[in-house]
Amino acid sequence: MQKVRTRFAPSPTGFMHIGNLRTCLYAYLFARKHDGTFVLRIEDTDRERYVDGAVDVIYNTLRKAGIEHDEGPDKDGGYGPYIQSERKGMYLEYAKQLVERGGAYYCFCTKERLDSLADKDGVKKYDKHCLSLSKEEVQARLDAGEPYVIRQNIPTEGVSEYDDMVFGHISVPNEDMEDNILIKSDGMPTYNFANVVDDHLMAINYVIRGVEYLSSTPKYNLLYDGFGWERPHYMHLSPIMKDAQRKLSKRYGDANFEDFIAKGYLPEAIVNYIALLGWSPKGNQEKLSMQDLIEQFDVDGISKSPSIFDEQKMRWLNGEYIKALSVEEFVEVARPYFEQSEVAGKYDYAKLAKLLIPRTEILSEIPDKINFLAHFGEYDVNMFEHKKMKITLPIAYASLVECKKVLQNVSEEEWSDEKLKEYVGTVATTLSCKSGQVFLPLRLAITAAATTPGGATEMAELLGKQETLRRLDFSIDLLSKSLQ
RNA sequence: GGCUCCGUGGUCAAGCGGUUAAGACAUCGCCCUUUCACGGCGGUAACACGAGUUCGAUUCUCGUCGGAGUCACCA
Repeated sequence: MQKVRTRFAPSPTGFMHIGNLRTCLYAYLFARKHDGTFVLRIEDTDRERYVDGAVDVIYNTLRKAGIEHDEGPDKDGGYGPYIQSERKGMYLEYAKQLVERGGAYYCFCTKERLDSLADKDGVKKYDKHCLSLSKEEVQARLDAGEPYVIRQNIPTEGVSEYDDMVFGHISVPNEDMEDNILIKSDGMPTYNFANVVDDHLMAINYVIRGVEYLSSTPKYNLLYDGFGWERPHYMHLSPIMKDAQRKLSKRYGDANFEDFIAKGYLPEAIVNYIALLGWSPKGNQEKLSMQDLIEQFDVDGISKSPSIFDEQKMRWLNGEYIKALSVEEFVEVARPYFEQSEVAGKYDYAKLAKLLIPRTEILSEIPDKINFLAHFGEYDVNMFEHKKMKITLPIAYASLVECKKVLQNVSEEEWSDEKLKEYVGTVATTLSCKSGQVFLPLRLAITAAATTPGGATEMAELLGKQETLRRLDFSIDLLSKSLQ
């Protein structure tokens, strides 16, 4: 088997759409899996769509996603240039060569004539009108400076077929294909043409791209044949959908890699999730690192039908990645979110991290989970009542008073979740009640929040001795007033 | 509309002629428990439909229906 060469050829539009990223990922995985070469080529022929700085977006995304290209504009592998606009001089020559070989021809038809070809449904198909022009006439009109395009000459009969690696045998009647324009009147190539020439010149032998090209691939093959070039293998990928009808697209928002990063997703989780959208590994393991993906990636597992993007599942996966983080790593990635919360700088981030790691699915929910720490004051004492735990206001009051006695005597050094658990535990013994009847009121007393990311002693550790006692005093006071 | 392709639970999906039709997310219930989570256990839920082929079809063929893509001097 010849050495595998795949490529990712994005247009610099300023965004890295999730669907494109997945295509890129598969091309990368396939190359890596077979010890091949993964090439990055920038397709910027459409100058109207060009966006400044967009190429950097592509580099940044690949880097964050952990996808490393072997060749590209910034990594010459001898097949450059890797930016299509820098290659524009070469296409016309190739097109002329194809004309010589009979695979293409000059066309001088006006827009008006072309428009007149529309049938009742408004569908136009070029009628090969200029194919019948004699060589002399063509030359004469060229010499006269008449505007022209170069069209592909597609056979009118027979079928074109090929075998797609995921869709299997594809066969398209030649009469259904049009003599598309290869070189535009401005001398620039269309995508159809540039793509084929570039892929061949870059020795790409595995073309991996979206299904939208599935039915036009026979045309590209005809081009390869016309030049006498070897056809590449093809792997077409079904789209990622927003729902059953609509493709996931940036027009509906939030479908870009950067958007998900901004929402607090980890790049590894995004990559892992999209790898699973449209491909499934042999085993049942779903949390897969890039290395796992490379080892397990297999064309067999690629599905033919479109898949709907399920953010809920990606959230879950992201949570799995977060749970695997160490406290240090978590603090690192969560820092921006700590900083924008209301308790920024007031608490030990490592302590917060310990509590947040098993409770966070996406980083952006962090502020909401810890902001309650900043709000302590008057609250509804009925919160203390708990049926299942058989807690009434007097019981809660008694527990809190006893807690205070104990906690006052705990030294700063011993003020940790673990130690506090022991001390508070003794309160239940002293009062001969259930431990919940002590811990629950205590947690409420020092947080004033119905739900908190952690239990009473974890909250106490977080708050520190001084603040814990201050809040406890406040609550005991509040409770005693309501009991009178 | 022509052409190409697709069709397993709500979602991602395994399955390659014989299965109690995996697994995951979501959902529901139980357990654990000082709240919330985490974790553990269990439940609900699918082969679009109709004909063939076959001893036997989710699996093969055809048709119907549903969906997607494509029919540009865009990529």
